[in-house]
Amino acid sequence: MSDLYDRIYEVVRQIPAGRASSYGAIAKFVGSPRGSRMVGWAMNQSHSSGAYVPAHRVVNRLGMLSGKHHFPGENLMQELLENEGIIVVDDQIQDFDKIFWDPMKELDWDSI
DNA sequence: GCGCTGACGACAG
DNA sequence: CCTGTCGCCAGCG
Repeated sequence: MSDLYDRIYEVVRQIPAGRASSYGAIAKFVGSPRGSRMVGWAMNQSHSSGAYVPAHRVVNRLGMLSGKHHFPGENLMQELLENEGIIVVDDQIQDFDKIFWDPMKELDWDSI
């Protein structure tokens, strides 16, 4: 977990199924509070990290599926989320505040 | 080597 | 409250 991107991937990998987090929360946790765009870029390159990264569990702070167009197919991101029990209506996660997974609160580097 | 752009978000006006 | 601007940093023309 020395590299910034490695830390991003590592955190995203800790997101449990049925929960979702935001770019900003992850950016803040890895030490780049204003680097939310970098998290998005990291997700774009996540396939080259070597390990599986559940990028579909990362959305913007409003719970919108802003990155759905980067997944193959028409609605793969939404299907993956709904397959885990998350309700998505019109590219918007329902009850986002309830399923939101905050690394600052539910995770610490000791467990990684 | 420069400037624009991007899966975002905070802050100022 | 809503809109505009800036920060973040890497990739590409």
